[in-house]
Amino acid sequence: MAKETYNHYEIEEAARTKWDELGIYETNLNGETDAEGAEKDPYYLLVEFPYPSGDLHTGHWYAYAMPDIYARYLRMKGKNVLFPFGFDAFGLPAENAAIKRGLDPKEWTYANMENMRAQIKRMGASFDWSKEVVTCEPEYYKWTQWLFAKLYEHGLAERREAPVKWCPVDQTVLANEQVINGHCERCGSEVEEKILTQWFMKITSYARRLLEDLEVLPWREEIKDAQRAWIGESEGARLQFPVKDVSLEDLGVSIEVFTTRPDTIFGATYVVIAPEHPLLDTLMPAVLNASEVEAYKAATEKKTERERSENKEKTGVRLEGVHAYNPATYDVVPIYVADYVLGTYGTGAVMGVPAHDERDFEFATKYNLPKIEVIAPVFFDQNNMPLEGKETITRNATISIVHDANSNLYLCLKWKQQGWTTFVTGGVDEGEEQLEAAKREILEETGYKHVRLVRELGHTSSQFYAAHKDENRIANNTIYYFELENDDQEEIDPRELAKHEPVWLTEEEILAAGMQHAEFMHFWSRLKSGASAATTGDGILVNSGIFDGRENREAMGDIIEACGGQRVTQYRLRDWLVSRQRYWGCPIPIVYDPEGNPHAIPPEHLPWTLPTDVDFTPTGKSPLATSRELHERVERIFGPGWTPEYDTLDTFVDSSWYFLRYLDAFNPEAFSDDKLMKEWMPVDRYSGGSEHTTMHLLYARFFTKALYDLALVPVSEPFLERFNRGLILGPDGQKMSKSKGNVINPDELVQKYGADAVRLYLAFIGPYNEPGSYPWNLDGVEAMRRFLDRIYRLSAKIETCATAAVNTASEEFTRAFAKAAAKIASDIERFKFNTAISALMVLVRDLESFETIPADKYRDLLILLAPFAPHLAEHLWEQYGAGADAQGEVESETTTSVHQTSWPYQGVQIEDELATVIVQINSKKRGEIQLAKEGSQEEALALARAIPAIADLLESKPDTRVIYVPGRILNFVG
RNA sequence: GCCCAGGUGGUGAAAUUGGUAUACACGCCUGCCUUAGGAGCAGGUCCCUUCGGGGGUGGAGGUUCAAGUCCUCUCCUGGGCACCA
Repeated sequence: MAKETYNHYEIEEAARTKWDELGIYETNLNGETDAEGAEKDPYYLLVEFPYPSGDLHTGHWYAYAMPDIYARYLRMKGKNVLFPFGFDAFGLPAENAAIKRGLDPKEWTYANMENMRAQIKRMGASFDWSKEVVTCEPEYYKWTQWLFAKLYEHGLAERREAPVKWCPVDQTVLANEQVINGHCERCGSEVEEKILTQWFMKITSYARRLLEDLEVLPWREEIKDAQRAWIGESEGARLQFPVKDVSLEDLGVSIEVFTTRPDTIFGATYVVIAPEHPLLDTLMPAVLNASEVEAYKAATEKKTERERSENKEKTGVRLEGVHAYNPATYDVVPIYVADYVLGTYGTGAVMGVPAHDERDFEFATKYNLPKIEVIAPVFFDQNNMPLEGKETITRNATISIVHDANSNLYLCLKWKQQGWTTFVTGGVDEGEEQLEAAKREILEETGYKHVRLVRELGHTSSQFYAAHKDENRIANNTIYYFELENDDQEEIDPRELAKHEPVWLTEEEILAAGMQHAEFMHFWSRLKSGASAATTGDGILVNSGIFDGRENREAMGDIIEACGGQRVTQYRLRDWLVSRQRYWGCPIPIVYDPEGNPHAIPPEHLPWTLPTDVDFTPTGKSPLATSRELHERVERIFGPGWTPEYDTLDTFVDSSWYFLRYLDAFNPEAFSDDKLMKEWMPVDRYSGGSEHTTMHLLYARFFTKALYDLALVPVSEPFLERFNRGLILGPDGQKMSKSKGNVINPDELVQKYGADAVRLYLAFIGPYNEPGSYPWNLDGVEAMRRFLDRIYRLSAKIETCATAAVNTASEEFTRAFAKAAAKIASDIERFKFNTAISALMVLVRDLESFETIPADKYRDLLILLAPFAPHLAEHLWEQYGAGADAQGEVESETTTSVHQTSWPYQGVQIEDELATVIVQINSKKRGEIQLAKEGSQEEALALARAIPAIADLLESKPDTRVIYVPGRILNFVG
C-alpha cells in the first residue's frame, strides 16, 4: 500500500484559524447554557503562567498542552470551562539583558511575549486569550500595589531590618538562588551579608491556618507534607535561665531559651546564645573575655548562613565571668556563644543537653562539658513481654558488671532453672542507696567482698513479665561497672546458690551467651567505647529530682510549670521578605515623609508607575534611586522632603493573586469582581511544577487567606485540587540543558511531525498526575504520527450504506466504543493520559480489523481523539463529521467544530458481557470458563467440569474446598 | 541525618486496587512488498523446559485459597528539608 499521510502544515493551520474565527474558547464568565437550556457548571482550570524568557521549550509544551487535553474534554462533558493564560512578566532576566546587552527590559519582555504567544498557539492549546493577564502592565500592577497597601494598612506588611546577600565585586544584591556555596553565581567572589531595612509580609501569623487548612484539601499527601515541612511547626516551651556575674550577683537579665524537650532540663549543663543575639551586647560589660567574644561574633557575621551550616565542626566561645542558673536544678552553668545556634529561630538561645541532643553532644564533647543522663531508655524483654491485664510493679534495681583485671574475666550469674546468664542484678531495698544495693547484691549472690566502682554506665528501664510472681515488672536500673579488688569471698547462702551460681566468663563467652538483659547491648557498648551518642528517644526520667520515675512525655507539663516556663509553638517558616533591590519589578507603593516614616500611596495615585529614566549599572543601590523623575513625582504629589521607596516587590507577590485577575482582567475599578469570584473561586484544578510546591503555593494560599480576612475575596483557599507534573529529560536521561547538548527543540519536531504528534507523544510518555521524569525518545514521536496516520487512513473504510457485515458487528462496535469512551474519560479525569491513549489505540486496532466502518462510529472516534489531537480531529470532522449526511458523503460546508460536540456514550450502560473466570487448582491456573458476571457457583462448577483436570479432581476428591469470586476466579483448594 | 515517593521485560510503562503479571508503545528478530528503505504490511519478543509444565515484579521473611498490590526487616534510586534546639 502506498504511504498515505496528511499534510500537518495545512490542516493544523486551518484548524487554528477556524477556532479563532468561531471564538469557541472564549469563556462567558457570566454563565452559559447547554442545548437544553440548562446552566453549565463552571470549571476553573489553571496552569502556572510562564515567565517570558524567550522561546518555548519542551517543558512549556508539557506544562500547557497536557492540561489542554483536560480542558477540551471538560467542555465536551458540558462544563463551562475557564482556561486562561498570561505572563509572569516581571523578573531578573529582563534586567540582566539590560545590564549585559543594553536592552530595554520592557521591550525585551514584550518581544519575548509576542514570540511565545505565537509558539503557544501552535500547540493547539485552547486557552482563552481574551482574558490574558500580564503582571508588568500598569493595569495589572496597579492592583498588586493596591492589595499590598491593603495588607500594609492591616499590619500584614511591615518594615524591618534584615540581612541580604551582597556581592562586593558586582556591587549588587543577590537573590538566594544566585548564591552558590557562599559565592556569587556570576563572578565567583565571596558573598557577604548586609543589613538593610526591608519589607516583609507577615506570613508567619498565618502559619497555623496554613497548616490546619491543608487537612481538608484533597491534595496528594507528598505535596501537603512538603508544605508542612516548610512551615515546620514545633511544640515546645520557653524557659528562663537567669544570668549572674562572676561573684554570682544577679544581673537582672535572663536568657530565654526555646526547647522542644523541656523534659530534659535537669540535664541542661550549659546555655548557648547565637552570635547575633541582642542580649550579647547587654552582657558584654560583665564578660571578662570580651575581645575574644567580639572576634567570634565578627567572624560569624562574615559567614553566610550557608557557610555557617556547611562547616559541621561546631565552634563557640565561653563567656567568662557570667553564668546562668538552671531553673530546675539551680546549678550554675556556663554560657557560650556559638554559631550552631541560629539567631532567627526560636529565641536565638538554647539550653545544652548533651546526653539527649546530638548537636549538644557534639559541642559538649568538644568543649568538655558534663553530660548528665536524665532519661532512661525503655527496653522490653522480647522473651518475657509484659502481659496485658497483669498488675505492674515498679522498683529500682541495679545491674553490676564486675571485671577481674588479672584474669580479664567478667562475673556473671548462671541461672539454674531458666538456663540463662545475667550480670549480677537485684532490687534496691527501701531506704537503700543504689550503689550500696549493688554491692550488697554482689556479696549475697557471689560472695565477693571487695569491689571498686569504676563508673556508672547509665540508666535503663526494663519492662517484662515476671513469671514467678505472675506480675509485670518495670525495673528502673542503674548500671555499674566494678573492678574486683581481691579474691576475698564469703560463703554464699545455699538458697542463692540454688537459684544461680556465679561464673567467670570471657568477653567472647558473654557475647555468645546472649545475656538475658534486653538492654545488654546498650550498656555493653557504653562499657566498651563510652557513651558515643546522645539518646534522643523517650523514656523514664532519672536524675530529675521529684520527677524521677515518671515518663518524660507525661511529666513535660509539670516540668515546664515547675521551671516557670511557658508552652509555645514555634514555626520554621520565616516572614516573607518581599523587598528587591531591583528595577524590573512592581514598585512598592510606599513614600516616606520628611521624618522618614512610611506611608502607603493613596489609591488615586495608583498605578505607581515604574520610572524609565534609570541607570541599570550595578552600584549597590536600587536602580530606582537613580530616577530623577521618581523623586520629582514624589515631591510634586506629597510635598518637599518626601522621598520614594526604591525597592520593588518580589515577583512571587505578582503571582500570588493572578488567578483572581483572570476573572475580571480589565476591570479598572477593582482587582476583580465579587460576583465572579463567588462564582468561579476556588480554582478547581491547578496544574504546575513541583518546584512551586512550597513557595508559590504557600504565598498564594497566604494571600488568599489574608484577603479573605479583609473580606476582599470570598474563599480562604485558592486551589481546590493541585497536580504536580513530571519532568521531561533529554534523550540521555539527563536534565535538558544547552551545555549538555541534549535539548529537544519542539519547533523542529512540530515542523516534522505536526503539533498533534508531539502532544500525543507527551501524553503517552507516562502518567501526568505524578511528578516522575521521562527521558525523551524521538522514535516515540514518530510512532504517534504513525498512529495518527492510521486514523487518517481509516476514513477510507467508512461505509456509505449499512452493509450486512456492519450490521452484525454493530452491537459489538457500540460496546467497544462505550467501553473505550468510559475508560478514556476516567483516565483523562485522573490525568492518566498515557492509558487513555492506549485505550484509543486498542479501539483503532479493532476498527482496522473490519472491512467497513459505519460513518457514525468513525465520528465517535474523532470525538474521542479530539482532546489529544485537536487539529487532525477537526480536519477529519470537516470531511466526515456533522456536516456529512447519513450516506457518509462529504458536504463541503461544515459549520460546527468537533470541539463543540459532546462526549459520546455518556450514561450508556454497557450490556452484561460474559466474564472470563479463571479456574485454578491450589491457585494455579488450570483453565478458564465463560459465564455471566453474576453467575452462580453452581453454574461455574458445571462449566468447570468441562476442564479435564477439574473433572478428575472432582472425581477423586468431591469435597474439595471451593473459592468462587463471581466474574473473577474459581479456585479449588485441597 | 530527617521526611516523602518509587524500584515490574533491552526501554517508556500497564495491571478493574488482593484475583490470568508485563496491556499500549519503543527497540529488536523473522517474513512479505519494494530498484531501494530511515516507507508500509504480517508475525514473534520475561526466563527455563524432557512441551506435561516450572520459575518470575530490588532482596529476605510473613499474612492469605490467592500478593506487584497488605505487614516486618533490608538494599538501592529520585525528590523535599537540613545545626530549626
